[in-house]
Amino acid sequence: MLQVPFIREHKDLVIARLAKRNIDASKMIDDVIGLDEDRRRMQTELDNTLAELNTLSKEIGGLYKSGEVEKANLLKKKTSQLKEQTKELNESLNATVEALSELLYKIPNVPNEIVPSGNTDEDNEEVYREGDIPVLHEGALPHWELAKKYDIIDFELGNKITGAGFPVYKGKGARLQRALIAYFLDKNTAAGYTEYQLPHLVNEASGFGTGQLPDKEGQMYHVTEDNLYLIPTAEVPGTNIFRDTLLNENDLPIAITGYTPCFRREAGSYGAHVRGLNRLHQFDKVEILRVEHPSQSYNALDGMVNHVKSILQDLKLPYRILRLCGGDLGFTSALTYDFEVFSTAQDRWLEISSVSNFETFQANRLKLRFKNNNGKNELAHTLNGSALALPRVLAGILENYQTEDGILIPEALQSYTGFSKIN
RNA sequence: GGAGGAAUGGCAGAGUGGUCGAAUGCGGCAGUCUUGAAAACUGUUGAGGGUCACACCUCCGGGGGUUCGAAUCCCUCUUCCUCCGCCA
Repeated sequence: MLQVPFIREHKDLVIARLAKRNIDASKMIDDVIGLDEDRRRMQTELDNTLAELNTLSKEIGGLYKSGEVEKANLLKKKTSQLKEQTKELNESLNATVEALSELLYKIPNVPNEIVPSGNTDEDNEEVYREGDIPVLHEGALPHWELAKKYDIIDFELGNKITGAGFPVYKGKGARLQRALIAYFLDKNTAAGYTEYQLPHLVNEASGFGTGQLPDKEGQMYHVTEDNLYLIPTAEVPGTNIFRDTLLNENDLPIAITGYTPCFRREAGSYGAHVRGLNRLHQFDKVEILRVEHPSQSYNALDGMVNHVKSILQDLKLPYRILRLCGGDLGFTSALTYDFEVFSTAQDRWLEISSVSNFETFQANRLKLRFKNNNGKNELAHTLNGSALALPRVLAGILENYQTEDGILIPEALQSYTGFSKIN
């Protein structure tokens, strides 16, 4: 959620930057400013009425004490009028506040200056590429075929137990998953991230805090009996650690990492691009998350990008980094870098990490602030990224490391898997 | 799941209808003293809205109600504690 004072003071900039997302926000911005003016006017009016009421109440108290009951009763009549007024004012104030909030929830974050304009993923800007794309042997297979051939992932079994998009990992496949999780967590903690184990279900307030609710409600599994939601990413419980929090400036930066399964309904997805591990309803992910001083958040973003790079270098997977264009940028993000691994057998790039700076957009909704060294409360910046999302990394490993007599395990993982080949 | 108790400022803890935004202690900050520190003493110390700054308004777990007036009374929800039951 954008900050109203910021909108008021940088109206033109906000509109110009939002245009990168191909939205004309001028009307919404004018409405925000107008509603905010209304809000403040009503608030002042209400405050004055309440002040009058408070004074009268004190007077009445005094009159009762000195036994002047008649005078007191006279004043009481006056208060009932004022009370009626406050009731009305309160109602219109609430209506205005609600209208303002609803509008604010609809406005996405202001893209950073360097975000390219554009509509779709075709307009994303490739900023880096590394790693050789292997030349595969004759008869190389896509990962879902490999999974079957070596009996390490059973998609049909998942269909039976739950439904499409809930694969069962078996034997070395399961062990490789566990190895990846352990390796990612070790790598992240070595880089200064504190490991957390977080709840996999969250309440309404948390879903709201990170912006999944009310808009993307249909993307989460909802446990109606208890009104809880299965997390679509560790970002939700992870970021909500800091909901309604006032930190000290020297608490910053905060860096945490956590492994969680992620559950996504993915309503509306279909076709070849959802085959195999490409798109699942349940998958595993290790997330990194930072709370930063506003002056440091872009350095931190670069740091996160470098960290994810080093993981992919360790795994020796061919990858590229994209700077997302305005049209592809997530609602809450100001700047996002996507990492994609090349899936050789499918001949396409698969997104395996998304690293974003949300600036104050999440913090504002969460009320995540810190007391700066001047004693003023300031919104912190939040950032997060995947390090990494498992299924597509697994797909990348299976496909890129396949040989005629088995799938090799990247060296960096061998101490975690306990084997060096799947065959 | 059943029975009972509780929720107040960073923490502890008073406060059961009116000068209570809230005593007191601890902690934090500033000062005096000291070469420096500790101790002692003095002062200061919640958040949000609003204002150039004041004024002013709101907030004593959340929501609603009674009253001229609520931290204090009523309803409701949530959380925590104790006991019983169940249980990885």
